[in-house]
Amino acid sequence: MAVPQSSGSRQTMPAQARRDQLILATIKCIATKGLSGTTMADITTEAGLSLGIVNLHFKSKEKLLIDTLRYISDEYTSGLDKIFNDQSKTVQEKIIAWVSYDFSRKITDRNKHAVWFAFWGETKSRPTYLAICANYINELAGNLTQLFTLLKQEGNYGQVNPTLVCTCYTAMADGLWLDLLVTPKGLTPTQARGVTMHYLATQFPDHFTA
Amino acid sequence: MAVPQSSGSRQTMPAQARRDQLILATIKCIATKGLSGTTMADITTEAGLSLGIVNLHFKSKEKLLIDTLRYISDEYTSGLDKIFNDQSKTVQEKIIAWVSYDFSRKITDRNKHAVWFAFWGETKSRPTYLAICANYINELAGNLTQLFTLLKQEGNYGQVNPTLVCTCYTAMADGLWLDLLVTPKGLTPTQARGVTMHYLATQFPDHFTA
DNA sequence: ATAGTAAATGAATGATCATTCATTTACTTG
DNA sequence: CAAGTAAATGAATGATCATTCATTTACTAT
Repeated sequence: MAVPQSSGSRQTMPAQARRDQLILATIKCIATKGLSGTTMADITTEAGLSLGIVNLHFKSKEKLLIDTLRYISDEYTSGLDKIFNDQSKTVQEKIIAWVSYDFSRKITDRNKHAVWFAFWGETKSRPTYLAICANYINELAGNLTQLFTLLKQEGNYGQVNPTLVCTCYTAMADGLWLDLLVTPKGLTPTQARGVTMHYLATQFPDHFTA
Repeated sequence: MAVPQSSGSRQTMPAQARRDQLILATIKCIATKGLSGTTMADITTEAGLSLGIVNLHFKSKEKLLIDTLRYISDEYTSGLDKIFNDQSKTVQEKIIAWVSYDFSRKITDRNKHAVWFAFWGETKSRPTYLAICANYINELAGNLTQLFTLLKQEGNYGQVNPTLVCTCYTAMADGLWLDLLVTPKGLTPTQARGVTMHYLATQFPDHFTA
C-alpha cells in the first residue's frame, strides 16, 4: 500500500499520521484476513513498516484494534452529524441526504463493513467494543427520530410513529449493509438505497417516492 | 504405581452425541469469549471433556467451527422449511408463522446470534463460511418471495413487488437480530416482531395489522 | 558540523495454543 | 470371563505470534 521507499532510507512522520496509516492498514487486513486472522506482522507489512511500530504508537495490538473501531465509528458519525446540523437543508432534504449518505460509496466500502461486522460479532464478549458501538447508535437514533418527528408535523401523518420508523429504518440499513458485505453480487448500493426509500415512502408518501 | 480408581468414571457416548455436545459447548464459548478468544481448552472444559476429544471427533478446530456454523444454519433453515411446507396452513398463516418463528425464543437466543454474527464478520475472508451462509440465504429468499407472490394474488395488491418486500423483510430481520444482540436492554423479541409486522401491514393491509 | 533527541527497526524472547499420540479406560463379543 | 476393539485422556511437542528493547537512523537546535 503506502510508501515505496527510495533506496533503504527510513522515513519519519508525525505521530498522528503514523497512527492513521496503521489504522488504514488494519482495516485492510481485517477485511482480507479476518479479525482473528490478522497478526501484527500482517498489519506492519501492509503498512510497509517494521514490526515494532505498533507498540510504539499504540502500546498494544488490542489498543490498535479499539482505535480502529473508533476511527470507523467516528468517521460515520461525523458525516451524519454534518447533515443533521446543516442549517441550509429542510427536514425532508436532511432525511434524503441521510439515506444517500448511508448508501454512498464512502460508507458502503466493503472493507469498512467487514470491520464493522467483525467487531459487532465480538461485542457480546467484549464490553469495550460494545460501549463504542452502543454509544454512536444511541446518538444517531435520537437524531433520526427527531427528524421523523419534525416531518410528521409537516404533513398529514397522524398515525406515524417516529420512534418505530427510526427503529425500522435503522434495522433495514444494518441488514442491507450485511447483504452488501456477504453477497456483493446481489444488491448494488443504489438498489439498497431504493429499498429504504420504498419503506420511507410508505410512511411519508407526500415527501418521498419509492 | 497405585491403582487409580476414579469415582469420576469416564463415559463413552455414540459419536453423534459427542459431536453435538461439543458443538453446543462451542456455541457457548463463542458467545462468552468471542470467536477469536475461544481455545480448544475452553471448548473441552465447557463440555467437561478432555483436550484431545475435538481432534478425535472433528479432526481439527477449524472443522469444528465450520460444523458449528452448519449446525446453527441447518437448525434455522429446517424450522422455516417445516412452515413453508405445512399443507394445513394458508399463505397468510405461513407468513405469520414465519415471522413468529424469526422472533421466537428458540431463534432469538443471544448465544446463537453471537455465533451468527461472529461468522458473518469473517465471511469476507473465509470462503467456506460465506458458502454456508449464502446457500441458506438464497433458499429462504426464494421461499419467502414465493409466499409474498401468492399473497399478492389473493388480494388487491397491484403495486406490491414481492421480491422487494422479501429483501426488505429479510434486511429488517437481520438488523433487528443485531439490535437484540448488541443492545439487549433495548428492544424485546416481541417488539422486534411488531416492527416487522408493522412493515408487512403497509404492504398487505388486508392480511396483516401493525 | 555536532550533540542531543525522537522515531523506527527487527532479532530475540516468552507466552499461548492447536495438535499429537502413548496410555488408560470402557464397551462388545464369543 | 477374556480378548479385542473403540473411545477418551492429557502430558508433551512444536508452531504461531505479541511484545520487548538494544541498536540504528533521521531530525532539530546550537
